[in-house]
Amino acid sequence: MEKAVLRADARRNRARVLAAAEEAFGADGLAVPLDEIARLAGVGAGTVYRHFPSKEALFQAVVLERIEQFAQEAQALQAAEDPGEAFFDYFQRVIRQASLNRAICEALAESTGLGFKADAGNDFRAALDALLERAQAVGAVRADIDGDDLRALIVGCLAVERYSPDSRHLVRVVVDGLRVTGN
Amino acid sequence: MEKAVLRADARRNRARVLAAAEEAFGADGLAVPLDEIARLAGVGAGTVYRHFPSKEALFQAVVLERIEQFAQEAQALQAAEDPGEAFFDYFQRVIRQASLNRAICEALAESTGLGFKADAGNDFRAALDALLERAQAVGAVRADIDGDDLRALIVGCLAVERYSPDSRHLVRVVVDGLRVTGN
DNA sequence: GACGATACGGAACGCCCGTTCCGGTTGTCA
DNA sequence: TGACAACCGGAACGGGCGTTCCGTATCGTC
Repeated sequence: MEKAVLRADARRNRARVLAAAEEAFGADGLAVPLDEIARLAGVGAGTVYRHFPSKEALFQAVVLERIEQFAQEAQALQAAEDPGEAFFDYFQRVIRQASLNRAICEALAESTGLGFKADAGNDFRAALDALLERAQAVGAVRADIDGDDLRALIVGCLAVERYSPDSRHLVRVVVDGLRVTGN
Repeated sequence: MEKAVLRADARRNRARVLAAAEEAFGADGLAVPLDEIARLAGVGAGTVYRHFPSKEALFQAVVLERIEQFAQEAQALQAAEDPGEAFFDYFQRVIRQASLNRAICEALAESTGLGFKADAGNDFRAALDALLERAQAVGAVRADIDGDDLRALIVGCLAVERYSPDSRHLVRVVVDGLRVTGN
């Protein structure tokens, strides 16, 4: 399926397209026209399609990278000595990072979005679940939520950030809500 | 500007368009094509434009009604004996109502959306601010947020509900977060 | 340096959708 | 009931955008 080795110019153009897409999608999300990405990359629209079967595929290629990063960061925290601290650090970090990148926001907001990016999406989900469970086990996080709930809350926090940027203290409201264990 | 009295068929068609728009926008938001609304109303596209200058204007006409309701409900609660209870009841009711109506969700999510619907938008905002301040005055709600923060949280809760419906307990997380007053 | 395969650019296609236009119809009022 | 204004339906217009196509240019190899 995959061409083993690309011609030099093809490899260069592919990289340019990816870089342009990363910037454009990151700033404006899927709404940015493909022609604009081609223009930013200094390339024709046809060239983009030589490397990616569709705009959607290009978008996912861009997002995939970051999701993998998220998954790795979460895995690195599994062994932390304080599960509560690890969980909340990660929770806030993900929101902060994602809120800087519209493409990530949109990818996370689609419940199906992370579904079929099988590898990275599953890794991310699994690592998040593990962090949550460990934090719940030591009583640092309320017990009445699960991984899906948590992802919903992340999406919600991203919506909050987009509605009123620079409001990190609003995420604290959610964090405090997650800490509540009584009742 | 406004025609004082419409012809009978015109009045009837206007009502049909509004009803169709309310249903269609409520279900799918601004994304629904105007032609579809016309079809649902049993009317030609031209007729819609006779009554509303643009699709956007029609959308706002639909939303306006509900926002006014919200404002009235909030005003009715100003005199409640328990400001904390009044606040949280209202907060959750707005989210529950809005989450059933995509049009309202989208209108609230646009920071500018409520801006120029001057009357109703301002009323709603003012009433919400008053409820919040009263609840904060008696220590029922943390003091480090203002009205804009609260609206951002509402938008966030709506995003949560859309991501994973039937999850009213997630709003509780936010509610509990708002209750936190220590530190 | 020449040849074949590979890749490129951007014009062209098809579709969707908001908006406008106009010939025909219907309500209103004398 | 007749005539005029108001109103209607839906075809047509225009712009945006994802995708495809193809003549041309470039790369890699002998």
